[in-house]
Amino acid sequence: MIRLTVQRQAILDLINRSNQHWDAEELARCLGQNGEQLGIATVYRGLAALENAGLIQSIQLADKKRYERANKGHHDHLVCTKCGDIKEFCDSEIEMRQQQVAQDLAFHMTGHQLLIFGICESCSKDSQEDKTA
Amino acid sequence: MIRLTVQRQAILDLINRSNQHWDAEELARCLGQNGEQLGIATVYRGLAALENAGLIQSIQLADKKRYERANKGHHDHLVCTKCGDIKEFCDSEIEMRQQQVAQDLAFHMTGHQLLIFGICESCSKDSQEDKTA
DNA sequence: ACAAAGAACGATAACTATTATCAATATCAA
DNA sequence: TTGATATTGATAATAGTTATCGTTCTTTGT
Ligand SMILES: [Mn+2]
Ligand SMILES: [Mn+2]
Ligand SMILES: [Zn+2]
Ligand SMILES: [Zn+2]
Repeated sequence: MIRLTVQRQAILDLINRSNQHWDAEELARCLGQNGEQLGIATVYRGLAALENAGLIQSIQLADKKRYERANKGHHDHLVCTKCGDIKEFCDSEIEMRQQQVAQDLAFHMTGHQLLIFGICESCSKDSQEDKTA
Repeated sequence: MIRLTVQRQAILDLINRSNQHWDAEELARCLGQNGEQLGIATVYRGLAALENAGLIQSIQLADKKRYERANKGHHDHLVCTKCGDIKEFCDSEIEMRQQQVAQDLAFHMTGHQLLIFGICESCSKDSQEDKTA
């Protein structure tokens, strides 16, 4: 049973009322600006506790973990390697295939993470302009 | 054009004649035991250069990057969260779906990484024994 | 209500993987 | 050969995260 302290509630509220993928620093900075300053260690611990309780979810990128609302349900991500923008998708066929693959290999799947890397639409347009100019 | 120095060749050879997913430390340690000691920075730089040249490939796990032979072609991974064991698979349906998803979202995909987490067969058996005993 | 006992907090030290720096070598090219 | 360029290795620095520890809540039993 997670204890929802004022600090954890502040983290949870901020994540729940936004639609971003936050890292710990961003969260701490934003809370600080809102007059709810909390120690960076508390942020890390709070995030871990909240995720454990299923109140938020995360994705592990190459350098850092990013957290988001859990009330969207499961989905996977497209990450723009140029601007860092993150888009979301969920493909039930992919999800099913994963189950099948795991089963075939006698592997008891508990989770997965699919990241698609590339260039987002807006960054693609930027590149074209560069060439034209 | 990558320059295949003796150091880089040593790294490449070791990776090519094995079937593991190596991290930088493991590689450096193993090379050292084979009388081919090289600085850890050289290992990191060599790995990056070799990957750039397409001679090896890597997967980014939560904590560290792991490298493996490139001559197996692309595939994805099942990672046992108990023993760390890594199994491989490639599902063409999943691969195609990813292309489709990216296209639908006007996203120019350049790569992807799919990790399936869970408990491998051998660890599953271990757990059963624990309960029986 | 009161006094442990147990959690959580915040400051900060510690840790891990990786990259940056820089002087010394090695390799390439004219 | 000689100067330009690239690579190496030792080590400092960096980034994200976890561990430590004394302090400050909460909870629980009386
Ligand atoms: Mn998301
Ligand atoms: Mn592999
Ligand atoms: Zn972009
Ligand atoms: Zn296992």
